[in-house]
Amino acid sequence: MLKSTSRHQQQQTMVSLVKSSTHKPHLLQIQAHLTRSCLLQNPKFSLLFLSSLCSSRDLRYARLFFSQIKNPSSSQYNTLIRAYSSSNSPKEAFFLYREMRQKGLKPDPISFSFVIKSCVKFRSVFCCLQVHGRIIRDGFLSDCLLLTTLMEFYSSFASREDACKVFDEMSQKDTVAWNVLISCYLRNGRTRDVLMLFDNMKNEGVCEPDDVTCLLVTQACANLGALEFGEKVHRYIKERGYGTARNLSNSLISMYSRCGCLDKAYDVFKGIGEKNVISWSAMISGLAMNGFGRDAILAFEEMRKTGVIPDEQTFTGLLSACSHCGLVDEGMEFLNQMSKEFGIMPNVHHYGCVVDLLGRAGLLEQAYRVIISMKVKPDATIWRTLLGACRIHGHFTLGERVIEHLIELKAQEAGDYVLLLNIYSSTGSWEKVSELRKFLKDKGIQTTPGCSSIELKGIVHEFIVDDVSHPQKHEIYNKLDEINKQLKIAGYVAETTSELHDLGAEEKANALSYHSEKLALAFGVLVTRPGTTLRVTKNLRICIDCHNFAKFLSGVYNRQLIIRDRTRFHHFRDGHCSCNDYW
DNA sequence: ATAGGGTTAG
Repeated sequence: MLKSTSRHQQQQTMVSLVKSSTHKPHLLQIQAHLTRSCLLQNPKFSLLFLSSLCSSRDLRYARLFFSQIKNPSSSQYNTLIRAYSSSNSPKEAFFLYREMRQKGLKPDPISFSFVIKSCVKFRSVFCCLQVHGRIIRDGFLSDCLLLTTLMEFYSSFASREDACKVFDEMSQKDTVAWNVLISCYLRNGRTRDVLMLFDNMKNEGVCEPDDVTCLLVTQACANLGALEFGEKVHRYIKERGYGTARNLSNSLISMYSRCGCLDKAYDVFKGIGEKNVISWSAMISGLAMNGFGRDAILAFEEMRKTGVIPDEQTFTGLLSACSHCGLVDEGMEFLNQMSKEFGIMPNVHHYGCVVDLLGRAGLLEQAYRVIISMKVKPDATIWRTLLGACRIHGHFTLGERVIEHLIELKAQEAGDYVLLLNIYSSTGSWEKVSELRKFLKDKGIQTTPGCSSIELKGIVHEFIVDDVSHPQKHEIYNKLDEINKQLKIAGYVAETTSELHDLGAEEKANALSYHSEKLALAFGVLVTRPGTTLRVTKNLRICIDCHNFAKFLSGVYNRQLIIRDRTRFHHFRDGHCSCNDYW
């Protein structure tokens, strides 16, 4: 009796020893000992040992040990599969899976989960589909977690529809499943549906949204500029007691900033007990995008004082602050500082800000030289930024050169040609305009329609150019006519020569009067009380005519207007815009 | 004495 107890104790010691060892030489010693005491013949013990080997970084040794096992159990396969699925040779996991199937061993749902994850990692849709088929045949379709993994696979590189299909077929949907669905929608740009899903979750009452849901929905609100909905989510966050979660607060800062609501962003920021680099960067970017470049720089200095170390994205925010406010010297100084003082090499986004900064300041050649001489490969976006600057300054020879670069990257988009068209028309080069128009027509190049959204009472209304789909279209168009008349009295003159948005529109003047942002603004004026701030989000750049229109509208109708376009915020008040001049 | 799954901030 006494003897067996001490043996039991010895074995206990071995168990804890094996469990706590991840160091390879140690494990080798232990293995020798285990072999001597015949403990490795015990399948449970050898499984334990295998899992210890797997948690040491060297999987090759685990593999070697595994290959010496005569008839590995499915648990032993599972352990190794799991290890490979998170290693940098995830294919091995799939091979092991096939091997065990060939031996007639049946993987359990958890191993399936790991196998799917591995296939996602080595990006084989084929393998994933194969495994999915197997999962169906093995009858694991009631496993919510496993199906969630499958959804994640479909949403990550197959199709959104398939992910939805898996979701619909789930008998039990828990919050994580909803979250995966939401994150799938978010990735696919179905932002408005995300808001709907949030409401569904709450109303159906089956699944309470959790902190991750809130995080995702907040991002959706930020993308849409849906302030009211965002505030609703914020209230929900507080109700549920997530108010102190830093990741949520950081996301809220970004959401409020991107809705043009800086004071609220700042309130959230102030409320964070321990601000990390993400909190600071979110605030800095928020200040930057809303046109408070100097304050963004002050915030950066403040951040340094508190000892938080800036990272890549902090500098992206800072440099964009400089570009939005025309702080050329400061921007160039930060570009130097980031690598010299903080060892952060500028990436394409950093250079992008610098190109924007120099370009807007009219230093086009210098901007071009930055792109040519930078160490990273220029992407389409950075060329497009320079093209935007060419439009501002009516520089068409450089504009043509930039288009060449875009073509070389095979990244030229309809919008780029539209920019070039605008450059030509602003410089009065009408021959080139018609030439390019013909080219686009022949090639069948379609432009992205301008799309603006405005949120009222938590509902996001979207408008496209010449939109006729809105139920209140007649009232909206009447209102727009009325506004046009009022603004003309105040001195507004429609600018019909320098901007072309829509290639399909034959009548330029006509096309201008129905730009989506005007429709959204007219709708806002129509359905809100006098004095209500209107917030419009636009997918493309706002054109100069709509910008003028908004300026006059803010004065004549005494409204504060906040228009967010592809590049920045424009705050209009009393007939003026926060950006001194239009850009 | 027996490994162990899914979503997530700027």
